[in-house]
Amino acid sequence: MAKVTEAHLEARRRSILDAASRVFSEKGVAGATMAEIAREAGLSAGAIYRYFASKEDLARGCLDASAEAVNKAWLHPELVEMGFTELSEATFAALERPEAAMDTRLWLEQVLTAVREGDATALKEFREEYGQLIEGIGTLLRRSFGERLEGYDVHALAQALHSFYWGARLMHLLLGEEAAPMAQLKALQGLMAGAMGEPGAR
Amino acid sequence: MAKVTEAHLEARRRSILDAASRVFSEKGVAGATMAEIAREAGLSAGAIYRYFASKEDLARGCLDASAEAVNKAWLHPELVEMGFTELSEATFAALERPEAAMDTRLWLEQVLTAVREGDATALKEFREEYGQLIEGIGTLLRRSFGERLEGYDVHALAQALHSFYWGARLMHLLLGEEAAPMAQLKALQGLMAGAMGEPGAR
Amino acid sequence: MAKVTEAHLEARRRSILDAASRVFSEKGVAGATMAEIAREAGLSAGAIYRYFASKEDLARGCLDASAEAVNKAWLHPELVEMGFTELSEATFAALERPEAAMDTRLWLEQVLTAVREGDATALKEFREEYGQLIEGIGTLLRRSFGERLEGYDVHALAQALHSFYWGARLMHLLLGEEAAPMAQLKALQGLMAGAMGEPGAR
Amino acid sequence: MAKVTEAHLEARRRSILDAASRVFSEKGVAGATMAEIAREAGLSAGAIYRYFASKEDLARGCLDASAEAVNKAWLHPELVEMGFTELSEATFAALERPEAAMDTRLWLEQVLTAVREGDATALKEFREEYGQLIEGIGTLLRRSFGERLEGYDVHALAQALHSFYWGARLMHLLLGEEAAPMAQLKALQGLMAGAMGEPGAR
DNA sequence: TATGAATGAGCGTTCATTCAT
DNA sequence: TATGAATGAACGCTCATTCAT
Repeated sequence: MAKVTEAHLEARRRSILDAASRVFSEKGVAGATMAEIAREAGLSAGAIYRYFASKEDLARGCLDASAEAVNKAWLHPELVEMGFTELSEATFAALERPEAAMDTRLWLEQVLTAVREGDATALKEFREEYGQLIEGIGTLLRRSFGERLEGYDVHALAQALHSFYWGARLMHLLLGEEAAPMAQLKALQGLMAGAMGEPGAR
Repeated sequence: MAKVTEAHLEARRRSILDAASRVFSEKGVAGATMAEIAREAGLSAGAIYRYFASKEDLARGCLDASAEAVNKAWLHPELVEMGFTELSEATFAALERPEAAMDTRLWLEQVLTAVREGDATALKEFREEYGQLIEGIGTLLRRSFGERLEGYDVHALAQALHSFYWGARLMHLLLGEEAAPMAQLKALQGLMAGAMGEPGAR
Repeated sequence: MAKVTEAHLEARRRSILDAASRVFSEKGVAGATMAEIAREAGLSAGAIYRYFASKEDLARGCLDASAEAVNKAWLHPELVEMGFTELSEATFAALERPEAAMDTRLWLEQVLTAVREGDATALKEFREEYGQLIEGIGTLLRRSFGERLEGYDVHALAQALHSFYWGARLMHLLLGEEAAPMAQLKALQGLMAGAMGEPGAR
Repeated sequence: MAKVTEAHLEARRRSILDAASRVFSEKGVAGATMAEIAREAGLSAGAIYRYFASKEDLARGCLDASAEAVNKAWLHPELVEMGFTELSEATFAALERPEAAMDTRLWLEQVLTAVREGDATALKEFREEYGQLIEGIGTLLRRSFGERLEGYDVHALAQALHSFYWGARLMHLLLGEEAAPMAQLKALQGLMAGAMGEPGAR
């Protein structure tokens, strides 16, 4: 089976990551077995080790791979033509996707593991992304609300909105549609509109 | 061998649950070993099985036992002399307690397990408590803001605030003081004040 | 099965060591499996780990345990009432014991492993014992041959005799009785007698 | 794809054996992996199987290949112009070669494997070579010492000297220069000289 | 012929659970 | 009732071997 193209290899790698994400999110990293991941990926157990050095490495790979497109927009608001309200809605709309729950689970799983093990690297990475994210949210808030933010602590507000987002994801995971994340968002938008007036044109 | 009193037995049970909560929150349910829990509880490994049928059973027991005092106030606002703002602050202040992070971890751990295993009983229980909680938050909002809530979807707002709370707990767990939950709360309170004016006297 | 006496535990430990020595010498350390050692010891695989932390630890334990009685005499000739010739013969006679081949195998196995892995601790230990052994042999030579050793390099002679001993063990292992270690010893004694005259009274 | 010459194939075979000898002696047969041997030989793992049926077969091949040049002289003393003393010294001098330790390791490794597995063919072969070797040593002893050997058991003496040689190799492997094989040889030569007088002219 | 991806049996090790004491 | 030695089923991982290319 020699001389498989680079693309083939990369595709295999991805299919293993997909399978692993599925299984990790279903069973948890600790609860998942390499055998099951292999089965899910349509491979033998040993084959995975050509692509990932260990279960831990595979789990790390899943985390890296799960960076979602929407996240990107918040991290780099300058690349995006949307205002805060629009992007919020796009973000919450994405929670309705069927993979969203899986991603949430997987992310929680990973993040809990990092905390548990005091994985300094992972935590630092997370901290840095968090900082950028909060900054991105602040930028979008200012873009949309401008001077009406006067008197508000924009950084803390951005943090609060971010917390709200993850809380909503969590509740959506636990409660399903009952959590109604979009309705929650609308309620919060109502609050912001009441406090600052409708966001002006972007 | 004298008959051991019922109270004694119950105390043992509790001390095992405490030990297990500690270890589960530190290592995760899957990562914890019965031997470690036993050590933490000052017992032998075998002894635990007189009180809990299995590790799984013990984990379930921990979930039931983790209801926190502050929660009670939100569930039963009629028993409490506080307004929304005060109770929010008390609730967020409680996050500074050193055990808070442990409780957050444990709760996430448990709740993820329940989702994973599709544990219908646990999820139903959670759903019911959630409903009451949202109702309690709504009650407190109305108590504090009265008719100024006119035009707002109080239920969705209560859900959003609840999401925000759990999101803040999660970020506090991951980021420590950098998450500054109290500052986040203040930012949100500012928003609410802007939208509805200062909450009137309770 | 609680509260087993210390003596019981020690006996188990010994029986595991015996089983392991048997299997290691038969299959080599690398070729032996913990399962087989357990079976040989009449235990389950897991049980061994109460007594030894790992296969490697067990192997080390076997080496330590295999210090033979005869060796002691050479290390501490002052405790022994024998002359060189007598002790040599006792030592070579011990090679006829059925366990001798096993001990030889095990020792070679261990010593090769130490060299392979550059195990500095083990090698240092070996080096030290070697030094003492050579000194012991020298002492015995002087005791038996006295001034007739004049003109000989006693240290090198002791080393040569020691090499001869291990070479004879090795050949005995490979060839069985054909190696005739005792005949070899007699030949060498003949040489020494020829060179220095009969060893005087001790 | 042109037909590859027989010589080419044979050269490949040899280069694999060389690589395997290196790796086996470094890691032990059990500890070595086919992948490592292949890498060392500059081939892929699969390719080796065109030349050797299995790892075991490869190991056997190494044993056969390890006959050393010096050995030849002892096996066929009639082809050689040296006396016992000279050849002894040449043989011991060869131990200083850097590959000597490797050869010793490999030989021990192989020989232990043969004993372990009761490999009758290998042991018979060894036994036969041993017989010839002892005879060769005897021939050289007689050539050098002639009638001064009167009264000595030449066969046993040859065996003893052979044992001494392998013991010295073993100690040299374990102790490095501290073992001083040449000094040991001199000591033994001194003994022989003392017992029989200087070996006469060859 | 050579490659190297894939297989799959088997290893060392862990740990929830049992049960003789 | 408590102990902790023992069990034994998994698990993560390795590697000799195969075979499509």
